[in-house]
Amino acid sequence: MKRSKKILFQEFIARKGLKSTRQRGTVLESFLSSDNHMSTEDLYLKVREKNPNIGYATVYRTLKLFAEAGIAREIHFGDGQTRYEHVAEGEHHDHLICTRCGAVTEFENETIERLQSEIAGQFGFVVEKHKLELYGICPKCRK
Amino acid sequence: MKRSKKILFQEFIARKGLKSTRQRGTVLESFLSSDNHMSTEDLYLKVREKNPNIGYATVYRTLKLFAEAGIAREIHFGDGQTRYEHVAEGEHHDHLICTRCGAVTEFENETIERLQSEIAGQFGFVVEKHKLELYGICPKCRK
DNA sequence: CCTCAGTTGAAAATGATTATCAATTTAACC
DNA sequence: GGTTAAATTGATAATCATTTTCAACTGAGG
Repeated sequence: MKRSKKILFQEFIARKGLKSTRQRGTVLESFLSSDNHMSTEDLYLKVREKNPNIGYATVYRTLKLFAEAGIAREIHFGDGQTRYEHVAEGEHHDHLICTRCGAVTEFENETIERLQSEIAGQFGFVVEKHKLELYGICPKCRK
Repeated sequence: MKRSKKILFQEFIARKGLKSTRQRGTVLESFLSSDNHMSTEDLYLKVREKNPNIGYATVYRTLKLFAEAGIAREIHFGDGQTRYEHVAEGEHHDHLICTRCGAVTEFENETIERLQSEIAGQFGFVVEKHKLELYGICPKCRK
């Protein structure tokens, strides 16, 4: 699975006529071995541990490539930071976000997905993607 | 109804020990008479038409007050701009966003709302608010 | 009126992200 | 292997939205 992401990225690189570089490899490894929903800054720090010479700009650029290649997805919560999450082919999930501690839980619900297409259809829309975020207090913080 | 928003804001101002100023009045009028989902910049331009002396910072500050007072709500679509929408007491709606022309349609669906609380409950969460955005192509753009 | 805390506008500061550009590296070809 | 053109990199400057700063101003109560 991790292997396949690497291969997917290689294929993307080849298809686009881009080049395979040491830096991109490092960023990819850091990304793949990291938690979901990492901010660009978090990733940058992780990358730095492996190679302190890699610059901020490279991390930004490379993460955008990952999104384009379909192995990562940009997400924006309320704060002014772009985060990236892992994309598991075909799978989609939504987020439960604790407003107290910031913990993010993922979930999936078939019924909601179906309702969404239905509603969109009523307006003549064809849904391409959606975003559903529930904000609240998580069990830990409620205690 | 527009009157009630003004009154709500007055009450908020009083409650917080803040002051009622000409500028705040101007911004409020511009906001109330404007379309939903205006960006701060749009509002700023509208405010300028009425009073070219009002600065950017004041518009920013005042819109935040509106959000605090509960008469406006911040929304963030993908672009890097904060927008504000009108809050009709007790009502909540979600967004259908055309990825081609940017048109925003609002909708409400009781079933989805209920499902959301249900799902959150399964994770032990208590939902405070949520955000649902469907991105797709609107009927006009599909023709 | 007077006073003072709250407000304002202009400009500087901030924080995240993007563009610039000279130096370097990759991939393909000879 | 050496050559070369195009892509990439890192440092830094630039940008964009938003916030802060601060001196001058103003509303509301005494």
